Amino acid sequence: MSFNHREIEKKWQAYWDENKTFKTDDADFSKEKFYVLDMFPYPSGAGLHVGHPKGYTATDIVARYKRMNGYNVMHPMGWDAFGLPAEQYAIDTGNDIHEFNKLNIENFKRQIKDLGLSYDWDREIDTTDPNYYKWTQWIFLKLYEKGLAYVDEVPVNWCEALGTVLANEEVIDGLSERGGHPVVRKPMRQWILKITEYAERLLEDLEELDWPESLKDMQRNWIGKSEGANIDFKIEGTDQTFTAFTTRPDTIYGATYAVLAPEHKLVEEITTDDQRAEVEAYIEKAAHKSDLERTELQKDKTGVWTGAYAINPFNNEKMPIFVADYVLVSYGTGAIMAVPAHDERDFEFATQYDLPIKRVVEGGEELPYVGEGPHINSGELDGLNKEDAIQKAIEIMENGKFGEKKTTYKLRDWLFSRQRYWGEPIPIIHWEDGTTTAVDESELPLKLPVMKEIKPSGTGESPLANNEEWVNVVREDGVKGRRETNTMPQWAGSCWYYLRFIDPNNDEALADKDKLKNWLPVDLYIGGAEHAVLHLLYARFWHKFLYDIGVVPTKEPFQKLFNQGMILGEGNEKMSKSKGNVVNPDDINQTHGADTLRLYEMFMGPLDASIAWTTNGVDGSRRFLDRVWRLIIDEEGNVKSSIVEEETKELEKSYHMMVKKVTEDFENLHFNTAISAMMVFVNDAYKQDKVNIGYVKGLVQMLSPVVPHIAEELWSKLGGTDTVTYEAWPTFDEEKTKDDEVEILVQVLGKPKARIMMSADLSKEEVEKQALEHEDVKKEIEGKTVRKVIVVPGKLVNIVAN
RNA sequence: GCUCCCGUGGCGGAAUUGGCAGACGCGUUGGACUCAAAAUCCAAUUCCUUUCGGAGUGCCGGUUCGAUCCCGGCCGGGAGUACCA
Repeated sequence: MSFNHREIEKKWQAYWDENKTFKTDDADFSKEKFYVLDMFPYPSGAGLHVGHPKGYTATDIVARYKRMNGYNVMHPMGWDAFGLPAEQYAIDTGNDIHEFNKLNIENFKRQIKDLGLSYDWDREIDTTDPNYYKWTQWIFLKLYEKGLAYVDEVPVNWCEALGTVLANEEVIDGLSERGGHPVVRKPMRQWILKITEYAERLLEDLEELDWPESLKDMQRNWIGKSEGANIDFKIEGTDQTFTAFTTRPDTIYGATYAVLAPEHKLVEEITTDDQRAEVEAYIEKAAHKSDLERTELQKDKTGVWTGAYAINPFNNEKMPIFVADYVLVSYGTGAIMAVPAHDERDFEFATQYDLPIKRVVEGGEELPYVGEGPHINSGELDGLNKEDAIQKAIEIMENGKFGEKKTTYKLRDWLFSRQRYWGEPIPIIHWEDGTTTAVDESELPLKLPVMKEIKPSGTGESPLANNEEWVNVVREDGVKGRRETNTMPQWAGSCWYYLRFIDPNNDEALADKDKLKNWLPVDLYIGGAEHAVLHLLYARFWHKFLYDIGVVPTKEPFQKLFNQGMILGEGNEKMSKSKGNVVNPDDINQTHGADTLRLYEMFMGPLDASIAWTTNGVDGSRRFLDRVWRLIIDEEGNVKSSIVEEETKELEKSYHMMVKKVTEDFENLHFNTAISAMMVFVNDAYKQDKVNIGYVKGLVQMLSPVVPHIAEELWSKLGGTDTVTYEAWPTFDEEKTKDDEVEILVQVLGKPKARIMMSADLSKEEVEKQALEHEDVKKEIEGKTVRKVIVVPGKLVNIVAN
């Protein structure tokens, strides 16, 4: 006898919808709040993947658990719908992107609703809805007003195949993150957001967050803080200087040459006539290398001498100045002093070009030596250790005004414009008189015009440039202008959506202040680790900006963050169409039911582990639900006569242990072990003729966050007149989880020799006495000296005797 | 290369302020039920050994009465990042 999942799931999903069971009163500040959020999905044409329900079920369990614990819970869902893949697909298939997007969202929503997730659907948001992106544009205007959004002609990552530029974070090994197309460096006029202004705060404030340490490390590495010094070098025979950044100013006496990046502004000026042809050829070649080529060729260092010399300000020695592309124009000052004895890259270059190598730090068997040691050949720095030498060197430079202490970050400003159609228009107008102004707030949203032809032009302009009616504007004084035709990147909409969920229909502000104050920060945020440095860094940046201008009350958006692991295919590989190992959640819903899918994904293992899908495992989860059903319900569909009002003492301990374990595990997102605790109780209950109805109700309540449909059905059969959603969470009695008598293991020299049942509250001395008096133990220690006896109360006694 | 994480039965995984390794599930085996099968229920299931017993949490060593857990070295796997001066 098994339950009919299709019938039950339909019934309760309809019930929840009709009764708005999960509606959140966002203006009720009387109860303690809990905001639990999923990374909202990108609604692709492919539909939901079995990986989606893993994170969604986890947050749903927490949402439901917190409701039963009396919290006012915010648990919303929406669509991150702007972006490349759907747009590209629509272009390739001749679909209208607006229509296609609508269909994708409908399909995603249907699939998500089938999972019985307890979202407040009245808060649904869609980043492509003008009522939403009005505020995305509003935030951009604020960034622009504060000088944090600017236009610059910079070398950017241009992807020919996608017809757009990409942010550094979107380029992986010289290929686009989306689609894996080649990316080349190319100077273009682009919108840029000054995320670097927030580098230090983005780094520092990580400390306060309850995030996985590995993820914080990734952000730290990405921000890449380095402390060191900027040193000015004079160029021999001119009054020019250049500045080099170094983290090792203490090794200045070991600097034997200098290098400028090929794009460095001074290169042309200082190159001597003899060397000009060679230098120009080198620069030309370097400029045409794609990122991919640079990566592949990184082992061979190349460069060419400019003919010029720099003067080392510490000892006035001449250092030849090279141009080499192992020095990056975008980091530090685009120039370095090379210390081949103590830097691997400089060593390699110096060896190749036969440049002098001068040791200034003692230690290590061979060069290059990058470790610490006393300084030598270093004038006033001789004998000092690294730290002191750095300090002294900086002191000398600052006194002599040819250098200063300096902190540098790897993080670069965020390239914010895309030459694509499917994104938020940037609300800026360029006037023919040469001025640029922002669209007035009152004119927002600046709507994306509906267009048939949305293919990228390939010229570096977005397709919006072809829409004359939209692009051209005339000011009251008759001056003509053109709208900015670049659009915002996919990340824009997801940078602040968690704020809009708090107050999704507000026309006056992106959200009401009091509501923001009550609901922020997000208490728990769950999503994939792939967003570690993209979405999560960008969103923190915007949030900090909004904090600075007084819009949000907290410094950070997401207090606790958790990355769910992937679900792999049966062969332990990533699921992919080409491997044919993709599991569709719709299929599992049909055959096994949404409850089984949810249960299985939570029971597979720890939430953050990546684990392979197995069909047998799904069957096993369904089997457990059938077992629960049969424990309570008879063949006719009524509550069994074995479910009784009277106490069933035999199950008391088992029940209280289950409640304790499940409660603790739900708090810590340890769903796999929580489920196993419930399985243990069910197994115990099967061994009894009678089960107290209170225990059964408790079991059903604790199951309800994981498998809500079957739980609602059982709850109503057990006499519930309403949803189980707001029933108070079961409590346990610590005393009842313990036995009066415990088995004490007696070891001699660590080997188990006897097991003795003893009263749990015996003193250490009594336990030791009983252990030593036991027959088997006596035999073992006969003729030996007892040197030491270790007693671990309630567990074991270890006798050291020889 | 650098940073971080992880190595436990046939499989997914439990267990750590250091205290009986292998909970729970899958798979397998046996039994009950059945004319039979499926389903279900019950039981066994780390390995070696006929038994007694022995070995065992990637490998080697250390600390400890006691190590899956702490320390050092190695081997293997994964994620991120990459000429960042």
